[in-house]
Formats: sequence, structure tokens, C-alpha cells
Amino acid sequence: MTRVEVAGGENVLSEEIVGVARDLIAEKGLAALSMRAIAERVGVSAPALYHYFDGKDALVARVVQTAFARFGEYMEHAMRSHPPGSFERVRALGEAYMTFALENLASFRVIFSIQVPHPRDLEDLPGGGGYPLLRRTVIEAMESGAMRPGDPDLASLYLWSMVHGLVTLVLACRVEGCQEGGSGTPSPQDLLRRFQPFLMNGLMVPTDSNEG
Amino acid sequence: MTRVEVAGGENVLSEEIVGVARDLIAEKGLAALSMRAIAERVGVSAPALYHYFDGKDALVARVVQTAFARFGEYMEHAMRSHPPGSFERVRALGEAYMTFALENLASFRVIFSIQVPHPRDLEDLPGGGGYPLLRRTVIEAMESGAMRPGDPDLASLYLWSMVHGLVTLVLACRVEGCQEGGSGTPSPQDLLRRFQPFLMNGLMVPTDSNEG
DNA sequence: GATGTTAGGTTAACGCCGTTCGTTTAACGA
DNA sequence: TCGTTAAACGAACGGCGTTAACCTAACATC
Repeated sequence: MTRVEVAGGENVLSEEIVGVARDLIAEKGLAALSMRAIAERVGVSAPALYHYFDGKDALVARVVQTAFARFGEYMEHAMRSHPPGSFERVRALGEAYMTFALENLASFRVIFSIQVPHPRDLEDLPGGGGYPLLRRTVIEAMESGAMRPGDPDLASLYLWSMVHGLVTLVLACRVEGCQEGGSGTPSPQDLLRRFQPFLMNGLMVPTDSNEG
Repeated sequence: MTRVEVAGGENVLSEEIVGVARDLIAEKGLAALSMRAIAERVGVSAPALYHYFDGKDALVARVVQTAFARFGEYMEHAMRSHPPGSFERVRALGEAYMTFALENLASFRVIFSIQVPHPRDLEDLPGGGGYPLLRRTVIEAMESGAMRPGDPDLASLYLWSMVHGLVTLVLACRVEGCQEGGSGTPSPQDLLRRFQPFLMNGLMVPTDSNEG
């Protein structure tokens, strides 16, 4: 085995295994992921993987954890290009959420696969799965007056649900097919932008009783 | 084989196969579904299933189709208990969506599994996957003045995304964990109810520039 | 009544899967 | 030099989806 040794690097092989697994998921889907395929691409026998991971599930869990870390970094970077306390910052988070999902399909699918038998605790994830970031941004927007004051958790979950639902529907269905009389086939990002008036002002005709 | 024959029934076995498959998905998850397990519970050998279905994927697709039909009926029934054109009717659709998802977890997971390699066309599904129902309800609400007039497809997709996202997040994470300072652990239905002010009036502080 | 034909099953088998077992090789500390 | 340990290997087990070949009962046709 003439494996290239990175100077000063430790546990290089286990990281390579995780990367190969992520790539294979991206190429063929999670369902088609096999330990033998991972091992072959790494250049090692399948049982060797069990020296680094307790099994396939543990390996996939590690891939998820890594993907979440990248996810959080991506969101944080996108947010920083807008002033604190602005609604623009909230909007940028939503757009980054969707862009990450579309550009890192494998990671996103692994992260939010609803096939996992036991739901994950958000707190166990690096960066809390991006939720604390969203929460902090919402609080700042409320304090600056850009958003209606209220329960920041409720508002955060509302925003999260909306963007996440749109992403999931776009991935699961041809949502463009729903836009029968629409102008062409809008991109998911377009849809999100067109959602903004709803997010800001709601779906109702404003009346005194509503605004009380 | 002393199989019970239903009087006048045809293709009973294929329907029984679909039902057993749905039950097994509910019990052990889609990932653990196996043709051999289905066959054993039906009381038949595994290759016999290939007389009725082209393979496992086709069988699962049939389970999905059946689940969608039940989904549509459920939604339609929930909607009918509220007057046409009312926002209550729109809200009832959302609640039915979430209740169905929680009570028919297996069906919902199969329906919206994002692991499918090729997205489905909504039009191919029975009842269009419930979307035409939502769209009609939204149009009626707009015409009656209960909702702000606008593109009904955009508003429908917005509502759909929000509810679907909340359901998906609830299923994928312990969303209750996000409510750190909340009052106990609200049920998903509670969360949806508390979203209603956001849906109606938005997240912004109403100003003249917003409402123009 | 003999004779295809077909529906609806059977068993055996192939190749792939996750995983375990026992073994081997190489590095290292005492 | 010896024992230990890390890190790999090949072989094998049981289960998977699927295919192939075969059987049997019902039924239409000559």
C-alpha cells in the first residue's frame, strides 16, 4: 500500500472515507451507497472501514455531521454580507439555505433525510444545525424594528418552515408544474423572492381588526 | 394454499400485497422493506410478487399512489366542514395536511421521500397530490375577499411550503428543542395555529410603504 | 376428450450487500 | 528479542432483489 502520507496529518484515511462516501451519495444516492463501493474507491478492503467506523450507519452519521458543519459555515458567510438587524440579513439566510440545498444536494438530502428511525437532536449538531444563527438574526431584526416584535423562536421556526418546505417540495416534485399559467418556469430562488411580500405583509387584506 | 376468496373481488392478491407493503413500511420503515418479508406475510414466495409488479420500485410506487389517493380524500373531507371562500377553509386544509402526516406517517414518508431518483409529476398523481384542491380553495378565498388578491399559484405554493416545511422539520428534528424558553413542548398542531398571525399579517411592522 | 395456452405459483440460483471472523503484516516499546 | 498493537487482508455468513426453469390447475379450442 503506497498511500500518500500528508505531513503532520493524522486520521487522514478516515477523513478520506467520509469524503468518498459523500461523493458516492452525491453520484448515486444514499440508497445505492455500499461499504464495498466506498472501500474500492478509497483503495482498501471493505472490512478495513470497520476499523474507523462502527458500521455503515455510523459512517453516514459522520457524513451528516460534516455536511452540517459546511452548511453552517455557508449560512454564516452569506449572512455577513448584509448589515445586522436588517430584514435583508434574514432574507439572505433564506436564500443561502436554498442555494446550499440546490448546490449540495447530497449533503442536504443526507442532512434532512426523513428516513432516519430516530430524530436527531438539533443541539447535538455542529452549530445547532444553523438554528441559533437564524434565531440570533431574527432577534436582531426585531430589536432594530425591521420585524414585528414577538416570540423569536416562533418567528424563526416560521421562516425556517417556509424555506425548508419550498426546498423540499422543489426537490420532491416538479413544482413548476403547479405554475400552470405562470411566466415560464421560475427558479426556486425566484419563487423564494416572490414569497417575500407574503412573508412581510401576510396573505390577508389589511383591516383594523387584523392589525389590532 | 387456502386463501380466502372475496366474492366478486378481482386482483385481490395484488391489493393485499400493496396493503402488506404499506404496513411493513409503517412498522419498520421504507429502508427495511424487503420483498421476502412482504411475501412471507402475504403467504407466498417472493418471486410470486413479480407476477403482479415489475419489481420492488414499482410496488413502492403503487403504495405511494394509493397513499396519495387516501391523502386527497382526507384533505377533501376536512375542507368540507367549513364554508367556501373562508380563510377557515384554507386553515382547515393546512391542519388536515399536518394531521394526516402525523397519523399516517408511513404514507406521508413514502409520498414525500426525497430519496427518489426522479421527481414525480404532480399531474400523474391521483387528485394532483392535493394541489388543485388547495388552489381552488385559495381562489375562492381571494374572490370572497378573505385573502389579498394575487397570483393564486404563488399563494398556494407559499401556504403549501410553510405547512410542508413544518411537518418535515417536526419529523426530521426535535423541533420542540428549538423552543428553549417556550411554554412546555407545543404540539405540531399548536405550532401551526400559532403561525396563523404570521400567515395573515406577515412578519413586518405595518407601514404605509409596506402596504402600498 | 385431447391439446395448447395462460395465470399463478414453486424451488434453485446468481450476484450484491453489511458484517464478522481469523489471520497476517508492520511498527514500536520494554 | 519478544509482546503488543494498529491496520490491513481474504473467506465466509446470512439476507437482499431478481431471474430462470419448472410445475399445476383452469380454460379455450379443435
